Amino acid sequence: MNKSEALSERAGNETSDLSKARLRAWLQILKVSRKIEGELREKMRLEFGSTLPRFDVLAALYRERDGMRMSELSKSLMVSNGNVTGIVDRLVAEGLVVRMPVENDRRASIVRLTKAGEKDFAERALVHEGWVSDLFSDLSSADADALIRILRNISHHNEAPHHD
Amino acid sequence: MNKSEALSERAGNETSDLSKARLRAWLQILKVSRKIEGELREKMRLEFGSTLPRFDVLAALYRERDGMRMSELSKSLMVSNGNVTGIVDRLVAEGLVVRMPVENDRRASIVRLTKAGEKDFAERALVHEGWVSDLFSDLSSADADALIRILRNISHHNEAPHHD
DNA sequence: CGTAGATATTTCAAACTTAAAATATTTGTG
DNA sequence: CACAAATATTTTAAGTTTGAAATATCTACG
Repeated sequence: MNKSEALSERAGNETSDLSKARLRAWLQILKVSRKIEGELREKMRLEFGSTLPRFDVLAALYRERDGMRMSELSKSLMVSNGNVTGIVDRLVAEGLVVRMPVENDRRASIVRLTKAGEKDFAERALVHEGWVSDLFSDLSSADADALIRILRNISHHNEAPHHD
Repeated sequence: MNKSEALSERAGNETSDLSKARLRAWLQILKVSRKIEGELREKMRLEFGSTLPRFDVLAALYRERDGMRMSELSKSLMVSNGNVTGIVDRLVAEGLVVRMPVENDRRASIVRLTKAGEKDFAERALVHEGWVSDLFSDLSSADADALIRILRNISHHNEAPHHD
């Protein structure tokens, strides 16, 4: 903490300039995140008749071609278990994923892309990357790197503490 | 576009390194945004028995002490009209805001903080700023400024085009 | 072996969210 | 003035999301 920060934090409850800068940073993250997400949601709906949560599940499964457990999926997407149940139900109804039993554990199931799911996602992912690149067309390569570095710092600091 | 980018974009559908860097940047924004939002949601629930959407509405109204129309609120928060209706209904039930008729326009109504809403929000806002500062405690002043600058660039490029 | 506790998932109720339809009111134009 | 178009908001249906409770199954320990 430097001198002016120390000075501005003298009395118990006042908030420092640094604290205010961090709050502004958070609000700006939120703003960009909402705006981009809104744009992508609309494109996803108009172009593919689908939704972002479903896209996210397909993306996770595309990275793990052998499939994932429900719990792995929800952990990877940072959403609750119950949430993933509903999304996967809809993707199953659309024929894009299947649930398969797990050998030696009848509590669990593994979710996998179907052939159709793989094909659909590969196509959507390309188009999606184009949308993102357009929405971020003012983001230079250097700024992208800076952004990623700064955000990774924040992520790492808030990593869920693992159990021992 | 530099030489290697031009080279890597030769055939129709391949995606450039820049496009991939932008996608990574977007995924990182999303990751941080979800993580922080999850933390804040939980704290808001445990500490105040409330939610982030309600906090956001209170915050907007705290900045506009004379109140805002429903449509101004939804625009300011970048959410749909119907969404705000429900949140405001709950805040009215909690006694934190009121709906008032608008002189000369019986379609509209103005939403304002009550005394209790003002008092509650002022208290919550201080604590909230502290939470954010803790969650971003690895974010230096310089990085906060860089982050804000880069994100503002992105925001501005995606500003909703105003009607004439 | 029996069973208490742990684990994986689903179900549930409540809240949030959107897009579109419905309602109510105002404004502008002939 | 009449009334079509515009505006402000609410309602509705469908989907997403959470946190907690319920189910089903597995594991470990006596």
